[in-house]
Amino acid sequence: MHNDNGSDSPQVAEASSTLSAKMRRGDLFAEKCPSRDVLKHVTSRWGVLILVALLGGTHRFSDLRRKTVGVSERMLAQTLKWLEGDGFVARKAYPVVPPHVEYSLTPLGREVGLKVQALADWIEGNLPQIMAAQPAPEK
Amino acid sequence: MHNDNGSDSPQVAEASSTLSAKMRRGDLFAEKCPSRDVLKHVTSRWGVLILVALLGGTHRFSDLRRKTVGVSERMLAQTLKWLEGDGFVARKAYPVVPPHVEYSLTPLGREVGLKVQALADWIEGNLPQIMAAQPAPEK
DNA sequence: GTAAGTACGCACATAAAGGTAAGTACCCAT
DNA sequence: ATGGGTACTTACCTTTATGTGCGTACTTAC
Repeated sequence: MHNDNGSDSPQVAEASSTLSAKMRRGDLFAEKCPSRDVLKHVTSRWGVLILVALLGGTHRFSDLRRKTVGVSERMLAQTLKWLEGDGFVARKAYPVVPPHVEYSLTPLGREVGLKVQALADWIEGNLPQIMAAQPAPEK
Repeated sequence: MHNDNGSDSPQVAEASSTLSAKMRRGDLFAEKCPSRDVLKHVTSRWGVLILVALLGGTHRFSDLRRKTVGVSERMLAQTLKWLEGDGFVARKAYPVVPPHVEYSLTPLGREVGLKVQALADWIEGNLPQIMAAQPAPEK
């Protein structure tokens, strides 16, 4: 996908020069910016559900699996890894014999979780209006 | 995908009985709820960009195409249709000879747009912290 | 008159996301 | 000792999303 990013235009702001105060965030329209990936993780099919579920407290892997109806183990593990990698989810594994792992939100995770939930809530709340706008629900 | 939705559990709340006050919104954990699709459209790869772009005012098709660097005509048209179908974008076509179409946000669209932008902004603003959390940026 | 721009639609192809099934290592209840 | 639960991983396959390129109908610019 030929992203002719010709000159080395900064995607995320030089992380060690003028950082602190201004911190230019080159996202949205900059394809290579890592924040795009973060957004992807957070708004992924199961990411939203997991974040919201965890807003309700610590959960074990299988608890999440049961609560998030329809998710496969593969995707649950994958999504949790993404969120963990982004620093939103904290994983605590107990070295007991039948595996026991607990997942919870980090302070940062709680923040995004709330934002995501806010968006989801807005959509839910305005669904009737949205549906009313168009009789033919384009798939 | 055997969604054993056994009994007819409401996905979106009966839109004409206990509506007004309570309005049960059966989203998030209800796979069949249309709000899932809306979320998908809104958080899609180009949906976010388009909404943000339109927050800046009315745009023509090719204006959007140029502004949203990297989008293909196909996807731009597709995403605009989704958003139009959801009642977020208003399409106005002038019956002139070289096609002239203008896209803008509806009041509803402006609201979601702001929510989406809020999430995106949060992520952008906290990217340094997010990146700092994990040295290995899981793809 | 030849090229380019406009706003798409259509068909084909690939990439990415997601699902399915099975395996692992070990424990507890029956 | 057989089955089920726990927390995953890996290999394989399907679905969905997105990209590429071409065609249109007509006009203005060169």
